[in-house]
Amino acid sequence: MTVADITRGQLAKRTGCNAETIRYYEKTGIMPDPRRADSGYRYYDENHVRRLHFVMQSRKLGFSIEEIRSLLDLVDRRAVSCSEVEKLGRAHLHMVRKKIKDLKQMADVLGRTVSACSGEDVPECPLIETLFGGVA
Amino acid sequence: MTVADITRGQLAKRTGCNAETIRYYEKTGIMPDPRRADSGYRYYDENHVRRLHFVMQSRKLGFSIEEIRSLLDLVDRRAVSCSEVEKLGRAHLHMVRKKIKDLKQMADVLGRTVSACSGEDVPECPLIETLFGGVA
DNA sequence: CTAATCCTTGTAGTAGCTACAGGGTCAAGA
DNA sequence: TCTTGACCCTGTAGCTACTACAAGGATTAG
Repeated sequence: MTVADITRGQLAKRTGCNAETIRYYEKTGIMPDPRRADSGYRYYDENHVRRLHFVMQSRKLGFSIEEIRSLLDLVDRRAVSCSEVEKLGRAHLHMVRKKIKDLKQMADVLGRTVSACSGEDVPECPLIETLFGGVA
Repeated sequence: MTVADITRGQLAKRTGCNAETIRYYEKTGIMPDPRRADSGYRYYDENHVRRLHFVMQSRKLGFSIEEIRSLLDLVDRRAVSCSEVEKLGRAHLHMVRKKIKDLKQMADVLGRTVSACSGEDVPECPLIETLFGGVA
């Protein structure tokens, strides 16, 4: 164990990532197999820290594990071409925007319907009617 | 089997719901156990059709199975109080709006970063930098 | 030396489906 | 009547992205 090496728990603390999640990322292949002590303990270095940051940032931006794999593949092949990365990024952005659109439509219908509710303790309810009636 | 009774496949066709999903809804309890033929075949009537519509509409509006269970519970107890339903609806609307907000922030960062991409076949890429650097 | 705290592994649970496999049933046509 | 094909039954496994546990070994502080 070099001076700079840290255990899984320490990596977790340093990055804010759940320790179990690190193991999960290893299993999926987006985090490389770390060096092991004789005891079996995982030891991580600065490269792992940077890579985990990359993964976490990507997840924050909503990239799936598979998308992250693709991005990292470009990085790892040292063949990062900005245009290729841009393509992946735009594809993802597209999906996110679609999701926003869908949710907005949901919120619209829901908002309109809930607004029609009387707020009273009566059994006629526009939301229930909508859900039964299929008016959307 | 009454004249009006239909099989699971027919219910699926009539509602547009996947046939396996109907079985799943039954397992979770939001669709009631249907009458069975001696053969074991499920037989559904108009009540089931209406209820499945309700469930499907609710799902379309993003309600979770648990939320649907709560809504249906009010309906089933014949104690639909518009104010109670409104409360559930507003709580759900709140979550949906939060989701939209989060996704918008994602899309913003992503959009800005991707826009900075050169679209050229070069190895310097703002998106990759962002993902490594943690600038958000 | 011991106790506490870490680490290891494998496995199971979460939501909401979806898709099989291996059988039984049913209706129509030859 | 027999057969064929389309349905239906059950249970179970897969999907995503984790998270949490149990049972045991390693390490470290006092």
